[in-house]
Amino acid sequence: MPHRTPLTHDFFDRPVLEVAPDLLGRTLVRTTPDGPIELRLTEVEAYNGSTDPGSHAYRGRTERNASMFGPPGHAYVYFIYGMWFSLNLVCGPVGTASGVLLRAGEITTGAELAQKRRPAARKENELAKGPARLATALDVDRGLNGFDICAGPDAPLGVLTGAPALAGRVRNGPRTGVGGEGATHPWRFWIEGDPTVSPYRAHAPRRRRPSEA
DNA sequence: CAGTCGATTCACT
DNA sequence: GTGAATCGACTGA
Repeated sequence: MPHRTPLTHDFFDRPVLEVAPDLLGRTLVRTTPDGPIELRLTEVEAYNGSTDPGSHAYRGRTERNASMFGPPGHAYVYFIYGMWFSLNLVCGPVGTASGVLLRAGEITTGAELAQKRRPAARKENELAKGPARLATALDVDRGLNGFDICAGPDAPLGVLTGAPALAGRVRNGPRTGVGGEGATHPWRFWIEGDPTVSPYRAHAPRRRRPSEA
């Protein structure tokens, strides 16, 4: 049982490449009206400031990425592919726009609630295997964008203190689905051998739909 | 202001 | 392994 104390803003007010691996093994707590869902983080990706070509913040502040430029210890939730949400935790001082994308984890509490939200999942290790799956399983959407995740253990969303994953089990490599210059940075971190970690996929540009006439 | 395509997932073959 | 689904922020005219 992890400590029932949330991580502090100071934890997140550090370089994102420090914070990202330090989050592995920690417990994300989502309190829903139906009950709590808890997840042990097994895979994350760092998005390193507004000079990172792979980051949504690369072309400066916009309405969508505004919370990335905000204070550390808050959520950045974005809508993608017309149907999914992804959850990031903002790092570093105000204005620096770094964040950790939460890509996968093991549901340790509330698997039944998560399964209801994830009818396509056939095994427990698939409930939160991928960033959109993780957000779906935890009932995270736009409403949590900008939310302070350091508020308290009973807040709608938070990350608890407790032992991080052993450094010897942490691996890192290129980020999934990131193309261009940002593709080479080895800023994806995961727990070696964990069955909830999602498979790596290289960036694949979408084929053009055949136009009519 | 229309066109493009994304930090993805799922059903099917 | 391949292609569809589905929306809206961002881009460049």
